[in-house]
Amino acid sequence: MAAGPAPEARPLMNKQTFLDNFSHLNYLNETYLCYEVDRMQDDLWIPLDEYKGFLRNKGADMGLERRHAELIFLERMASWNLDTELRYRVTCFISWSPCPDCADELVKFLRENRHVNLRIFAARIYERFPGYDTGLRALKAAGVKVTMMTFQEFEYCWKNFVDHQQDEDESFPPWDNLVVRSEELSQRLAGILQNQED
DNA sequence: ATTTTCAAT
Repeated sequence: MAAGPAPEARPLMNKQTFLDNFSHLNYLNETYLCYEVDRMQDDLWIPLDEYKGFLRNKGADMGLERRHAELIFLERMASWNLDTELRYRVTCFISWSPCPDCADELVKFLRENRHVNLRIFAARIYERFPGYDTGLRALKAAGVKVTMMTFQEFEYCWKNFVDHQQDEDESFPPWDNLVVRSEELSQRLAGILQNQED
């Protein structure tokens, strides 16, 4: 009776992958980025489930070309060809905040795509490279709402991007001091974003 | 103990 192929299930992230990558207690040399898109309609944001998913950076293994998660995401976004007559809000939940180079690329994309608004929730601040702070400020100046993930966002991602269908208890299992660490990082970020030079 | 960072600043 069932006609046609079953709808393709959206891929979900492995539980441990999420906990390993987004935790404040565990710093991996890789980055995961979860994303979703809303379209403005009658002053409301309507979720577009077809543009919901996650990805990870490429290249550390197998000798592939290295590529930060944001660059992969930018390519994916470009491939959607979002209608320039409409307004979109793109939300990213990313395990590391963007490096300065990725921040530049994001700013460039947003300049060329005025119909797209971007929000970035980062689990941790990536301060490996000098200029990480000016990169974050450039994002803010370009209209990106950059904030740290709080319990609410971790839980949201757990519910929306992580595969825990088999579990009896599907609630998000927070790690020790999640709320405190998130609050500390939020204050650090606030200081970075306030601190305009010149 | 809150050393860790999309590895190789």
